[in-house]
Amino acid sequence: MPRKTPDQLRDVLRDFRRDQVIDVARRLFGERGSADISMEEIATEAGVARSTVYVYFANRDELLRACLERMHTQLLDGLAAAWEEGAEPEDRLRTLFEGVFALIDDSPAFFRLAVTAEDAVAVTADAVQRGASPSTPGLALIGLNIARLIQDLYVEGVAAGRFRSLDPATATALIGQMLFGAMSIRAGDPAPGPRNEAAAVVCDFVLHGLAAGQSPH
Amino acid sequence: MPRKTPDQLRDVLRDFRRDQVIDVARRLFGERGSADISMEEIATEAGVARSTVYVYFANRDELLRACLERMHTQLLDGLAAAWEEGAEPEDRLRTLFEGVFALIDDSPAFFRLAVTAEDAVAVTADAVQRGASPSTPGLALIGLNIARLIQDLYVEGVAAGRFRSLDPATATALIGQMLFGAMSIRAGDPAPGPRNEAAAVVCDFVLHGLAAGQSPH
DNA sequence: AACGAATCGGACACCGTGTCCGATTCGTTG
DNA sequence: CAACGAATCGGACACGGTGTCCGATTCGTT
Repeated sequence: MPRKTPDQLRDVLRDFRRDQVIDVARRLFGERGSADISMEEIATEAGVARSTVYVYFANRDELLRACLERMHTQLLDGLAAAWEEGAEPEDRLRTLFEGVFALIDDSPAFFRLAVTAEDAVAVTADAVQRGASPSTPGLALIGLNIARLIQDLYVEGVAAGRFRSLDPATATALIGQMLFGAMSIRAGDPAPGPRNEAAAVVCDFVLHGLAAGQSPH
Repeated sequence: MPRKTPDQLRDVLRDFRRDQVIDVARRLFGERGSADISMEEIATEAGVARSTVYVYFANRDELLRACLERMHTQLLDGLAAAWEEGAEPEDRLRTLFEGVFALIDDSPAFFRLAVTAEDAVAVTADAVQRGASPSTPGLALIGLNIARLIQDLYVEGVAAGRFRSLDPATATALIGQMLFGAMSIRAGDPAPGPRNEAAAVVCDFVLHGLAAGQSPH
């Protein structure tokens, strides 16, 4: 957040307007596709002139990017809030799923849009391995940060003898894939079931897959 | 396939050109986003006038739809070819993963695009339950047909005592989500690992999750 | 009250879409 | 071979969205 403390009312207003544009854009992008929304519509809905939008964001793409970044921080904040309480790896996994599902439920269509944006889908464990340069422009961080959470959670579970021992990178990738798949399907589901329940089902399945004990050959 | 046998050379040519346009479009859509490709570029690349493209496809959207349908049939054909040999549920699951991965590797970026198209992501088991009307316009069928394969495979595995017994709809959804997640991540991976290996890893994980035997509470 | 930053709003050129139609190619048919 | 007709070409058109620019105006600041 490279932003000085806005002690001037002017700066506060500036930030407020910018945030408002992002909020409106996120909503509209989520309701219909990105292609069906004109800058004009966003501006009008946000109570701002079209030319003003271009003061804050150079492109339509940059506006979209800003929306995705907001989604990202929103997710991580929500996750961090509920993270500490359950130290058990199982509970943390459930927290992760529930947090992500909450985000999806908030604006389902927008998630689908986020997927299309390049590098958004880097939940690969390799990505974690080859050191996610924070300089990576923008969105890969979404996947990367979550991948870190998953990996920490997994190695902890293994250390506690609760999970079977796999290559951490592989395990992270598998959990990440399951998470991503569950997100995608839920985002596309016109009538998704209750959030806790859905999260619990997926979570249990993953835990089964990770459970210590010998496989049936 | 409501198409009469093309006994006239004229019809053959017509189909040939149409196919060529679809192939080119699929490639270009896959290389860059759909938004970055103009009809002009597709037409030129296919050796056809832009106005001619509009003879075959009313919209850009309809062209995209045709591309997705081709992807669909290509997948199902490839799957059907390797389906019979392994009667074991485990082998069929592996076949499924490998077939899908093959499709991804063929044109990775295009898959990401396919996800954005509405109703493409209906791998929900509920969808299978509430009877997939074949009249469903277009793309939901991708998910639905695969969901059917998965569900058949699963109930068979349960009957053979190889899988633990879950609600078939739930199990189908879980496997579908895993499949979808693995596809997505692989589609976004700039350097995906060897196909068999990747399929095997994911497949094993799913089998662990399905394995008969009591869970660790 | 005067200054200046931010906003407005309307103009502009540019590009892609989808439509249309006359000219032309090319397989077909007598 | 010649004439027909379907398909293609290619260039025109209107329309709408993008991104830029700039003078006029609002509004917080000093």
